[in-house]
Amino acid sequence: MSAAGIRQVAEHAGVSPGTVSNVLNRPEKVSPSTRARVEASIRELGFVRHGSASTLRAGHSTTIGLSVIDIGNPFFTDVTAGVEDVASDRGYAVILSNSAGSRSKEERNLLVLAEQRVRGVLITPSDDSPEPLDRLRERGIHVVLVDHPAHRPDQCSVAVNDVVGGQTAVAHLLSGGARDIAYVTGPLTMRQCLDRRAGAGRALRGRPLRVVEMPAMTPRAGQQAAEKLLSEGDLPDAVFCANDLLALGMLRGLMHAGVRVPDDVALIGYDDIDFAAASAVSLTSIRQPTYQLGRTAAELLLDECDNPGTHAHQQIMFQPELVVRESTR
Amino acid sequence: MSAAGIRQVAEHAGVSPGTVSNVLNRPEKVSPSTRARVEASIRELGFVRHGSASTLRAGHSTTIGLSVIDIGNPFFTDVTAGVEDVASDRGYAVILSNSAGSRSKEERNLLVLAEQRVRGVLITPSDDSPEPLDRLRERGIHVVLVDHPAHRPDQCSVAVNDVVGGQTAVAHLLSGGARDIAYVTGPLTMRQCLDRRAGAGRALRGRPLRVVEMPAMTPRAGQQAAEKLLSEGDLPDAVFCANDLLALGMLRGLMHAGVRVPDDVALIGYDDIDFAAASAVSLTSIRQPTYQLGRTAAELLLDECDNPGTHAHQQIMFQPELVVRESTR
DNA sequence: GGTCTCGATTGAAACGTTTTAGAAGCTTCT
DNA sequence: AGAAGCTTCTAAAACGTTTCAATCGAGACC
Repeated sequence: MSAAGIRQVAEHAGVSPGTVSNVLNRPEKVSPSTRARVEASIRELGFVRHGSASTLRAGHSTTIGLSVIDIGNPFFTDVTAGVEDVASDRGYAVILSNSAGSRSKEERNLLVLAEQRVRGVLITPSDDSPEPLDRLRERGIHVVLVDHPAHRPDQCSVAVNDVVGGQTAVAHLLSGGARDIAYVTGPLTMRQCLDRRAGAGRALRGRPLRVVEMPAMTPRAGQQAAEKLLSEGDLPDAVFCANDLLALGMLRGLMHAGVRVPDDVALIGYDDIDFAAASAVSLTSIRQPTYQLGRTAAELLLDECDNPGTHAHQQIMFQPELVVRESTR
Repeated sequence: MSAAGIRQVAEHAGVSPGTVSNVLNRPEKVSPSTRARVEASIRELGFVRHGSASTLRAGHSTTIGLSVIDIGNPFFTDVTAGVEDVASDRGYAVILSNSAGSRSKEERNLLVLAEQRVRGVLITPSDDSPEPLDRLRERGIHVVLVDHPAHRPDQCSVAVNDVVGGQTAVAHLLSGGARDIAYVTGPLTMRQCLDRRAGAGRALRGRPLRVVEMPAMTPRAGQQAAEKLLSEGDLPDAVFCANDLLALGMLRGLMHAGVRVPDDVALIGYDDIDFAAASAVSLTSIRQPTYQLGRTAAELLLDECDNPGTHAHQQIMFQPELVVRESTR
């Protein structure tokens, strides 16, 4: 039970606690010789600063929160990796929360983050309601939206243009000769799903789009959507899935029923996760700069935290990119 | 900047701060009527407990650390999901660290966790050295090993039998008629890789095993391993990959060169990640109870934290399971 | 009526840092 | 020689909780 505190270090080095604190936080304020002495004592006693005491007194922590919708989705894993890398470089710790698409779980998680007095929060909101985030901001917790454009100019956000993505996907299917197109999507309360549908509609210029809405965006849900389409008897020419997990499930479901992809039905996914290229029929998809999304969001947040004076809020919008593979050839 | 503290709540409810604290931490110690009054004040003022102050005074936090080797690997994502679910249920927050297989990054991350005064740490160590973990334990931080059997009886661990897994994998390849088998692995400093090789050796009973050691366990590395095998000219009958990411890369590499799987080369992976079933040739693999691994580890850790008196250290070992698919038929 | 016990509540002292005002020691300037 | 201005360091007061001994009332018992 070593209790090596700043006090013991001070005593060991023959200085006052305040000086040790200065060595830790403003090394330039202390003369080289005493600084060396203090640093030696720190090493010798194995001193580790007590983060909570520090946070309590200083009024702010060195921890940020990351709230994602589905940690099982490689899309969010990549985002997380980007966030982690930036935070770790700057000496911040990341608290990870998974809202699993549930609004109430998200609120509970945000409460925990508020209790921890995180410096800021990166969040992919599960819906559009601003109140929970406003409540954080009232508490002085900075918020940056991830994969969600900000509705207001006084906050940072990083997103990818989903309307363009949806439009690109469906335009590609149309150029391949498809006429009867189905859109398999997660809950239409999700902005991503809505925007991608809007893009699809734009590409269709008024022609109809079959919409199959599933409660989740997982391979399992994708397979169920396939079964649903099959049971209706009348298969579309092409299927646009709102993410690759749905698409992989759809692919499995179709193949299982003997439907050939792309010969009988063309298939396109979204996100271009690593596994899209390795599936039974390699998957055409819409690529997003995922890791970069996480990095950029974290950089924005930490800039907001560390330079509150000079920080300018930005709403960054990346552009998606079509990656053609076998499933639409 | 609402500063609603325990003090304001006390004043608002007409009690002392100590009573509010009791309502928060030992509700049974306070009479129903005052409890209701205090709870009303808490809601009305929007009070959120200051975690750092609480941690500082109480001497322990309500946060645990999770240190994994590769957050990009679905295996660890599933583990993380299990941990997250348990922790969140019990009101704990999870700080996620990714060591990316680097010992120095792991040590830096553990230092951050020590500073945060986490209650405990779940860790998949990147190597076998016990010192960093002992240092945590000296500080009163509980440690549970994940996917790594404990070498000592005074600590908890949760693992899956990798020797049996390796043996099962290679026995399956042998039973399919393979004689010349290659083992494609990550760094042999990793226990998992070593144990799986040992199991392979046991199944081979002295017959030789080609070992291809790659610096990482990613699809890219798998593809490079394929290129290496192809450039040597003399392909094995079967390839056993130390995880599914390597196997998916291997599959892609082989197919790219026109090698048929399983006709020319049989292929088996490890972990049975979701995507193994959906790949170009569905992948035979060794399934591990991944989510359960995370849940169990978290439960063990929180039991150790919350009931230090009655807690009995356990070394839990799950058994892996063969899942046969196209790649070895 | 006095003493005891018991439950509910209070008051004040921690917890380990950071921060601020200011003391102490030097150098430089007048 | 004294004032002024630095630099370097110290002492003590916070930060918002939890905890523990002490207090207060209200029944119960003799």
